[in-house]
Amino acid sequence: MLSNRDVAQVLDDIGDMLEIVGENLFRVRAHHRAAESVRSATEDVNVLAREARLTDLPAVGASLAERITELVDTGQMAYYNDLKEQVSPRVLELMRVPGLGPKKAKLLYDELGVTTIDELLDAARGQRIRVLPGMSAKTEENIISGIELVRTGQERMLLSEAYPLATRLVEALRATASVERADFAGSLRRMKETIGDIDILAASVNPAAVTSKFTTDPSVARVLALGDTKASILTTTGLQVDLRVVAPAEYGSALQYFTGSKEHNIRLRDLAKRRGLKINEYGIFDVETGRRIGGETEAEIYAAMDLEYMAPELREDHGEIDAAAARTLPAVVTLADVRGDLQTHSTWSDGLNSVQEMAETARELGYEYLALTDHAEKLKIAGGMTSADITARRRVIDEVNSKMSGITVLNGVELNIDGEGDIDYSPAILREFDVRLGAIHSGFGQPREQIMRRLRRAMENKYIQIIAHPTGRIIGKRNPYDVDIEALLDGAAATGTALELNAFPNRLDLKDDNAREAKKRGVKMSLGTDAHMTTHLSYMMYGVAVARRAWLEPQDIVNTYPLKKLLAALK
DNA sequence: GCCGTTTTCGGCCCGACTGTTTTCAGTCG
Repeated sequence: MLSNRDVAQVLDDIGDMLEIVGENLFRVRAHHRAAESVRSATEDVNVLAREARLTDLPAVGASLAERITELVDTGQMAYYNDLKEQVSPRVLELMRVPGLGPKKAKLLYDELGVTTIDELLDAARGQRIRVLPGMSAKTEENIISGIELVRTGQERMLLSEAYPLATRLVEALRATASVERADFAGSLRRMKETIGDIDILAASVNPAAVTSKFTTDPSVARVLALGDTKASILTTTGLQVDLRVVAPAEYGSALQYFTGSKEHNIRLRDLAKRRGLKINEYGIFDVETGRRIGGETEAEIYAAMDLEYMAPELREDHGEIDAAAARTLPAVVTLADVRGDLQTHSTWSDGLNSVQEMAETARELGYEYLALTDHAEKLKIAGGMTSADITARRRVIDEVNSKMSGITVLNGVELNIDGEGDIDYSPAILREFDVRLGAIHSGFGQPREQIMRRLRRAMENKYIQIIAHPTGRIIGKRNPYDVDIEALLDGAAATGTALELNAFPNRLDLKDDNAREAKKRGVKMSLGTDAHMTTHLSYMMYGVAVARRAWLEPQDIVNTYPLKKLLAALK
């Protein structure tokens, strides 16, 4: 069965192939927009096709609905197959090299028979490209360095890898005399779970001084480009960072533009146009008079459009512009709203720090409480607690609580949901805990029915208050087990079980769109870092980012509540 | 190919850079 992702990939491929054969560019774009719509849809494309509701998806009209239905029904799409007769999928591969678009990729394929990136590299090194029309020795150089870039920066990096580096680079710029303002922009500012490259924006009246300072930062391995207003570097850790320097008066419009998302900006400009306004990276203008209305700050842009200011995390064209116009944007949660961490581990299972050390760090972070949710007995690999361990740890927790003020350590546990959906311990032991998580740690390859039976039984279990990392995915390493998200969310709503937003950077599970769907059903969520050492406690910001992208407000998240209210809210 | 408070036809975000262009095509974000 095809997933939304698979269908989206086919649509993207069709878009690329149409571009290669020289089709109308708006038709090309329509396919890419539909691909994104399918990819980010919360409903299963198979269900939508069966119920003839595909056209409910934005950017999917009658024509694409019919072709998508054919694809999910038969696994084939005649239109796609015909295109593949005309355009080799190999050409699409070549287009992944920066600098190679549809025209050049096709030319290389047609004239030189280049079908892989390896062959492309050989052709460039063998100086066989320069003889083609519009190509030169310079083109060959660009292709070679483009391939290098594709290979080094192939994988998108985790938000947690990009964020600290970008923060440091921005702070270095802000400390530079000629810099008036500096921020990172792009997907990093929107706090997406993975980042392609890092975009930084600065305001200065002396831009050349800024770019030259930037390219001499100690973290620079290679300068990819250096001009008066733009520079690109490759860091020693292999990340690409682009800097753009603008005039102070244009800073807000540039920041808005470079923060994106592309889809958000398209929607915004479309709306501007219909109101007789024009937005570009230099400001917002009245089309008729040409008068500049604003652009020094982002707030000016949105205000001139009569829109509420939108946090960067919301700018995905997922309804935020309509909500901003209607003044119904959510007051999204902030890190400061979080009063405690609800998934952490200590030396009593597989953590690296003691109860005392974890409590001290939690207090430094300004928390009111910290749930120590060490693994339960059955998870032997993680040093799960025996009943004797539980008693002993309880004494330690009581002692820490009695001598430390300003923080309450909660006696928690991460129970293991076994292959049948059962959990550890007798009711007598279970009742002792203040906070009880349930999680799947095995059987990731089981069929959907079995996974869902386990999850359903766990949610129906009166002792399990929170399902931890509900889909089990590890970004870049492991796909989620076969969860029926709709059924999971419905089950959580029906049983009053909270779902975790696991903040560990390679988990981020639930992910943003699922969490947003959960909120719509009234499901409460719980932020936990899954910290296995004190330094992990600071990962909370990444979980908050997911919550913000999911439009969650403090009342949707149980650990924004004061302690008493938290304990009352948990099942 | 999609879509509608200008429109069911005729638009569709918009600007910059690169390279080889003698006035512009291709690519990118």
